[in-house]
Amino acid sequence: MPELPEVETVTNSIKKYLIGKSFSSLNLVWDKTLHNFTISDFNRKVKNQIIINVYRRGKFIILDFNSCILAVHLRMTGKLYVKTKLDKKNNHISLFLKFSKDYLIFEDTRKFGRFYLYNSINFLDTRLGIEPLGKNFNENWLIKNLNNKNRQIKQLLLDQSFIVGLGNIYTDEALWISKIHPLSKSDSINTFKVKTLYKAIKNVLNKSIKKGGTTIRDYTYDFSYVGNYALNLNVYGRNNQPCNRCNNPLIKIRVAQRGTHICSKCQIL
DNA sequence: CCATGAACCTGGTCGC
DNA sequence: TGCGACCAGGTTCATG
Repeated sequence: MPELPEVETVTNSIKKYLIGKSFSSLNLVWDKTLHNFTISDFNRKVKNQIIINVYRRGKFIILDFNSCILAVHLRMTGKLYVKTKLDKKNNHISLFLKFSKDYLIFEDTRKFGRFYLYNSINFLDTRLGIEPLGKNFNENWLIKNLNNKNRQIKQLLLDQSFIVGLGNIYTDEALWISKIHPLSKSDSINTFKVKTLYKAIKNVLNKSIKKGGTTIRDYTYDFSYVGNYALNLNVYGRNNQPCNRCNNPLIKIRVAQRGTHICSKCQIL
């Protein structure tokens, strides 16, 4: 599920509740949710520590305690939200944290989501690629770094150690906009198309953030809020429907083991 | 260096 | 209705 715009939306929605607060307890329901630490580590390092900042790095939500950070990855179905009461009937809550009189709840149907405890953001920074909405990401960066490699462009865009935040939806959308076939080798795409791709990536992400992200099925966050960028999708989930540019029916293929939506007329290999 | 397939999980949908 | 097959917004690890 969540890609950069959705993670950004979730981060902003919980930030206002958490800054300046501290957690008094962590209740663990699905043990594997804590990836690299235990409850006693939490009690020693995080409990009663003030949250000084909440921000997004790649697809991680970072809770910054100054002396350490908690990083949350929602993976496919994770939801992170603040609530005053616990819903006892909800079978999908993996863990919850108590702060003041409220709860920070992590709900995750497929149980892939994880919490990580690190001393600082450093560890993640060395493993994560460039932020597409950051200052260092520009046309020349993309031209140079696509030329450096001989990879399938879709697979490369999904690689979080190369560029962060893009997932299956926004990769398909950005490639359609720039008329690039997802199997194109990164070093064989002409400069004009790479420049278009650069703009498309930023555009698609920024527009989606403005709409609160993309909601598929009944995925929601921040209480009942639903992002409505889905209305703007040009290819994702639209196989057999006409291409918005040329009317040719869109098709679905398999690239890097992911369902991939393209217009076979606009996106030529 | 690069590509592929399996694994981690649950639930929804589609065809028979 | 029931059942099996397949699919899902992500990442990691092992294997050619």
